[in-house]
Amino acid sequence: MLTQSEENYIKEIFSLEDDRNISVSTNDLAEKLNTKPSSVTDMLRKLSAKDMVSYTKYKGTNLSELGRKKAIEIIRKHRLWETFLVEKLNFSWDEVHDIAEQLEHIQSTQLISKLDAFLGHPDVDPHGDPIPDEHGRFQLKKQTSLADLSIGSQGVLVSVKDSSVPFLQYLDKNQIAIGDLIHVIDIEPFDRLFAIEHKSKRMVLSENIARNLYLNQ
Amino acid sequence: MLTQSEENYIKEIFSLEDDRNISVSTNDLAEKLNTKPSSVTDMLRKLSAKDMVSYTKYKGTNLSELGRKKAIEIIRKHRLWETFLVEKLNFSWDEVHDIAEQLEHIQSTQLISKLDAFLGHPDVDPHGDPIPDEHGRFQLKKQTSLADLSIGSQGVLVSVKDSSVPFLQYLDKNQIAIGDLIHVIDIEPFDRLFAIEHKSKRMVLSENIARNLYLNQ
DNA sequence: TTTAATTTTTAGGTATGCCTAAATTTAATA
DNA sequence: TATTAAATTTAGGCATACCTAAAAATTAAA
Ligand SMILES: [Mn+2]
Ligand SMILES: [Mn+2]
Ligand SMILES: [Mn+2]
Ligand SMILES: [Mn+2]
Repeated sequence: MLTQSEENYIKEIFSLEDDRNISVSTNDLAEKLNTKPSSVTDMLRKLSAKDMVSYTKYKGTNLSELGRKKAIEIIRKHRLWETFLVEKLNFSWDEVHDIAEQLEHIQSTQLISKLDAFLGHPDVDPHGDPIPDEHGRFQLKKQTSLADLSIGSQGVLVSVKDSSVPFLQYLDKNQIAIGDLIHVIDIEPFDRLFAIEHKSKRMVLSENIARNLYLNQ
Repeated sequence: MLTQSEENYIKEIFSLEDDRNISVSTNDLAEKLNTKPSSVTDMLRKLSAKDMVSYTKYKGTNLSELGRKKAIEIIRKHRLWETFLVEKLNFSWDEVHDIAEQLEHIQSTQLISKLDAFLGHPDVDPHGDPIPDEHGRFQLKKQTSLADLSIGSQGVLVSVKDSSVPFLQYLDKNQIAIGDLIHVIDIEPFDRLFAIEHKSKRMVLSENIARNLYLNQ
């Protein structure tokens, strides 16, 4: 059995591994988890003792097979709860993360399987992220960041990388939603501003915004 | 802000106060919370410092106005979640208590108000217990225990006192459910066995069982 | 390759929420 | 009322999960 804190660490290690496929550093973990490097060191020892991670002093950490399995379970719970909050309780997509952050730690496999059924076995959450099934399987997203597209290409917005409140509210304000078709009209080479067409309207996005939008071409 | 443990103490003090309207003893709390009297003493000091209870050494404890308000909030959450689990996720009434015991600690007033609306503002939970509204108001149950009825009287089962798994499964096995009409046919004075008629069938209940059934006459 | 900067760990400390064993207070009994 | 029993508190410890400050290891720069 893992504590809430251990679960948060494992989830974060998983997400940091996903980005760059090397071992995860103490400082990066501390940064993401809003804690201090010395606290991370403490926790990595504990997780290592529980065989959830491999850890060598000064060399960073990686999830074990067991740890990866646990991480995916927690992510499944998080995304199912987010889906519940948006689909059933009418929350907006920028309000659900913090609540799901708590709900993901509720212990009951029966609860999750019944929630999954109640929601009709969804395969993506409100942010377009895939929801692992009960065996931990989920489709790898063969998605391209808008920032990597070239002029003239187009795609459907399938997920967002950043799920922070300000970013999601920016999208809402500009009426950009998952499922929308987006055309890349022009990319200014100098400042990397993206001119797009969306719902028959033109607008300009910074590269930072474009980087956080994933399209399925 | 209260910790999960503090919330559990407050809820239990509320429930013990409800039964006998005197102050709640350290040992009774320890018993109910599956902990040791010395741990209770520690916690009562902390709750007293937070103005959630009044506490005098060796004299027991009582909730403050603030504590009572908090207790009712937690009970509201617990019962709304139990209702959700039974009504929406198809759990049976004997499976929901332990899960609600966790869910009641999720912090988000918006979540509870939206859950309440989603459930259609229910006023009783699956065990017939009243659900406080957002202002903490709930109807006092003017219910009589079956054990206090006399021969010839009848009533509708509106709630159960004991919500333990074995008791609820006993009721299921004997097809006794909330909403059922029950007639008291006979009470054996010597061993206090209750002969009842229920769904046109006669059956015999021990006084212990009868004590845990509340009827609305 | 020596020095400097950065990263990471260690040492020592705090608050929470438990525990056991011993002391103290209160209640019950003789 | 004196004695005994029961309830409660105190003392001292333990595990978790943090923290700051200092030391050690690694990496980058000169
Ligand atoms: Mn979390
Ligand atoms: Mn999400
Ligand atoms: Mn609880
Ligand atoms: Mn209930």
